[in-house]
Amino acid sequence: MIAQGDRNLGKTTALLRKSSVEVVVDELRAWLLTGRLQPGERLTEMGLSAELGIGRSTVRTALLELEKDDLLVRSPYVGWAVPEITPELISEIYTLRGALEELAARMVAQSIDDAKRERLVEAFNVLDKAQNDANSDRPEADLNFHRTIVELSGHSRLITLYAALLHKMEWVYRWSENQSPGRIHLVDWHRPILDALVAGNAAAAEHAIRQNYSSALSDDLLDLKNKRNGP
Amino acid sequence: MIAQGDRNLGKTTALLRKSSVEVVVDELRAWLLTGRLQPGERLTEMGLSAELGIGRSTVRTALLELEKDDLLVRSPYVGWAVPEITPELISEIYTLRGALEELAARMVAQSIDDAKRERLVEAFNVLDKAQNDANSDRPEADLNFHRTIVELSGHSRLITLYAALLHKMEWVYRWSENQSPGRIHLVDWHRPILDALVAGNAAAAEHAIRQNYSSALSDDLLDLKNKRNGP
DNA sequence: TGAGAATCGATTGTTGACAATTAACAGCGA
DNA sequence: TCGCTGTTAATTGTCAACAATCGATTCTCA
Repeated sequence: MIAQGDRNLGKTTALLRKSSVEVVVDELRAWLLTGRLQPGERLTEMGLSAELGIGRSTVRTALLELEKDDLLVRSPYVGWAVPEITPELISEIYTLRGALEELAARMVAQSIDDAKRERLVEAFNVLDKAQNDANSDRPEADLNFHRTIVELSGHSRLITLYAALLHKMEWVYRWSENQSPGRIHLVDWHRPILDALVAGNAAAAEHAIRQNYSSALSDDLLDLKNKRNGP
Repeated sequence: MIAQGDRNLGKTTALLRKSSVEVVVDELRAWLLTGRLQPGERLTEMGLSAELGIGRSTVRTALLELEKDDLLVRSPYVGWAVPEITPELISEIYTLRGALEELAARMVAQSIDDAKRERLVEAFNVLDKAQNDANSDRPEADLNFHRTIVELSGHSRLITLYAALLHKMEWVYRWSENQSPGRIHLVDWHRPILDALVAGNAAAAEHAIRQNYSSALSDDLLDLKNKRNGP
């Protein structure tokens, strides 16, 4: 159960306070990311309401929000379920992500300045370090690098849209990482992106992004296939 | 007020029946598209509930859905409002739309066949005819051509995402059209897209799409600027 | 025995009431 | 007069009860 006090910690400003709906959304997202909810698992509004100690309408609103991000699927009058992870899903997420990142990269390259260069290099260094550190959170470092590019674009709608997609991406990412922890995403894949952005070369940045997600996609698909045919 | 019977027309299958929330969503969208709701206008859940004769919670759910598409904005504990139309908004919508359409065009070009060629040509002909007919619904014809490309991609998530963006696009489009009805979007802009797609040339299709929305964007921005400085 | 209809439990869809929060306003004091 | 404070009306946030619907199970009848 979620303690009521959890959402009343920051009383100073309205921005810090979370609504009950947000609390539930975050909680369920965490359940998905940590694997507490598995693909195919069923959920009921009543059950969650009782388990979380929060009104069913509030839970319902949270579920509707997660549905928008494709993190849950709804069957009217039947219930909710965690979606399955399929090759089609992975393909679609990667291509969509790629299209959005290409746009972001173009915009960043065209508006590059020292402040943006600094943030990009910083994010890249985190990624570089995470690559050689077994204890690090590699998914987080990877996703953070890409998120940085999108945020530096300054395109508010793109940022919002990408954030929603990122939730789904992270879920798939961590699920894959659990299935085969040793999998390696080369840092080398990211260096051309950084170089092109820092140089302000929009076309090169776009090309590097496409190269990056194409490789990652085929890598992930191959991995998923092996896992299915294997043990 | 919305008659209760409105949502019970199609009883044959569950797919045809609309929930009350969907009815309200469609109704409010229509209000936006027809200009019954103007940019900057305020809305209250209570008021809409009374006006539509539908429970406030249902209205609220509908408003939350429209908020997801950026068709309405919410201020917690204060109310709802129709967003303003700004140059930044138009820029963002066009670039986002462009990024999604580029992806769609690539996929269509790579998977082109006779059935798809036929649907593309058909959509183009409607557009062509609408261009020379003053009584036609030009926004619809234009948007339909682009929507056709996206749907032919077969990318389910892309289609969903684009549909949401399309609502916002159509709203801006029709608003602009009302502001300056004589504005012309040349059919010639669309022909290179059709040609490249039919030929299965992904790179050319991508280029044509970008050309198209870049031109349309600068055209719209110039138009908006003139209207503001004008009368 | 088997196919179709009727029933039933479970779950979501919808609603109105109550609680929490906000913004505006009036009143007060310096 | 200006700025602060408490009050208040209005609005959303949250909740639990009732209605509608679905899927499975049972019952009926040929």
